[in-house]
Amino acid sequence: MSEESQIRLHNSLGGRKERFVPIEPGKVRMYVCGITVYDYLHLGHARMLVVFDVIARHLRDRGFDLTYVRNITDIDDKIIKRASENGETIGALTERFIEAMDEDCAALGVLKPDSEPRATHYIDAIIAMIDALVEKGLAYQGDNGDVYYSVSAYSDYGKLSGKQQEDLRAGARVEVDEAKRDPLDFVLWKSSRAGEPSWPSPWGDGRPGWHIECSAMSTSILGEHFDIHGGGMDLKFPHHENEIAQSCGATGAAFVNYWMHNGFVRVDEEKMSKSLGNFFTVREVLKKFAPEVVRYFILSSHYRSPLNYSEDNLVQARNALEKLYLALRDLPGEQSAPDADHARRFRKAMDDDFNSAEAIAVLKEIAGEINQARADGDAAKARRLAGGLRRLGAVLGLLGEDADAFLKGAARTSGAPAMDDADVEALLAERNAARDRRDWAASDRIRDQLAEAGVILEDGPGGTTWRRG
RNA sequence: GGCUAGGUGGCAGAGUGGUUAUGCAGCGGCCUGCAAAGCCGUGUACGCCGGUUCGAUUCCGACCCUAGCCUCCA
Repeated sequence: MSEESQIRLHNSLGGRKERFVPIEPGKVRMYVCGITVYDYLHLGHARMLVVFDVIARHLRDRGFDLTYVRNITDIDDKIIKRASENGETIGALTERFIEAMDEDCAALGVLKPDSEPRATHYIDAIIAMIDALVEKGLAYQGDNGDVYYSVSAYSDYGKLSGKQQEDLRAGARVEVDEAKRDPLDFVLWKSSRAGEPSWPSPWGDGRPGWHIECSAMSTSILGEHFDIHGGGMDLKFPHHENEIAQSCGATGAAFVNYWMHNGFVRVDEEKMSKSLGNFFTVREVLKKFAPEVVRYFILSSHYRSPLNYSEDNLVQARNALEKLYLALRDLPGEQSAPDADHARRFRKAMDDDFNSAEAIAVLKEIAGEINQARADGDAAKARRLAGGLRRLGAVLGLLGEDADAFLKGAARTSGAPAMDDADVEALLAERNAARDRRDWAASDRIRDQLAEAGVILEDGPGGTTWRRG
């Protein structure tokens, strides 16, 4: 089916939804701008990682042979600055935070991309690309030794962000860099300064600028022309605009067919960012909420919409996810084929620009049908629906946990529970004894005691079950 | 100022030219020793003003408001 792709996606280049047509039938090559590793991931990073993870999962679910590349920027001004502040080497700093990133990704269920190139491993490709640009008269070396891209020499500049060069010049902030011929020009190669890492180049020792890294890594791995390029909305300009100028300028080929940008995480109607200081690290949030709750929260809104972070919203996400697991409780954990109608609706939602919010609505409806089947005493139907729910959930990277374990809290937070399982079980036995002798006062006292420890009891026909709430 | 996204019921968040998103919270009922969970029922929503239309929340135009980008940022 992949040749006759039903997938439509919003292309930032052109600003509208388009039917997705791969360059090579059945194959998709996707590059996403990853993390600059000098600190822990915050929720904004988590959103980008989860969103493109789901896009990758759905493309594969739809039968595409996907090559997913997500880079790591391991050399830049901030890294150099942070390493020197910390008194550690750049290598030690970046290794440390790559490891932390991998841990956070694993917690959030973000699968490894097929390739995670690091900028420092692609210096030759970077130099070759800059060289090509200089050859074509699209780049020049300034008096300070830095090499710049000559924006005015590239007429298509601004087509992604919808900006005109004149407008950009009018809006440009004061440029302190005297070596530039034009305030819009951006650096490709920075000449080395004392104490900074450097590599030899035709323009002297130095290091790459940020924008050229992505152009070099993406074209080195995926070729000059590939299908999808993604990243956060804030990268659209200037980073991705510059990538287009570099790649198209250097190769003369078409570069990327579809540009995709995820929306921001906001706090109190403001972008979550380091400079505003209003960011929450993934680690902080995982102390209070299970990783799957965070993932659910991210996927509960469309990837291009703003996502408002608040503890209340996380609680809502937790309640909603809990409801799905409540429907799955006591049913086998295996995936199986979903009902045709469910599969069709889920697929339709995801095919329509990866509408995970609507896809989740289908999951909720299946959960309702499971509960209904259970109420009707149709255990076979409940099992069948549960398998389908698990299967569809997996496309979003959700519902992979054991339901009982999730509800009892083992999968819910990283912190230790107020009361351990053995104590809960002991009190439960005590309460059951009280209930057997119809001592409701004692029974309710124990229930209150457990409730204070965050344990919720449910008396069913087959005995009492418990979970943490 | 230029450019880009948005404005949906108490909250979160989809979608649609005329008929129920979904979840949470609320209310009533069933169930329960009482609860919880589950089930059933229940909600006057679509920024403002014009226009097109038999009919617009959905299409078109103006306006207001919010966020983002124009400097490193997912």
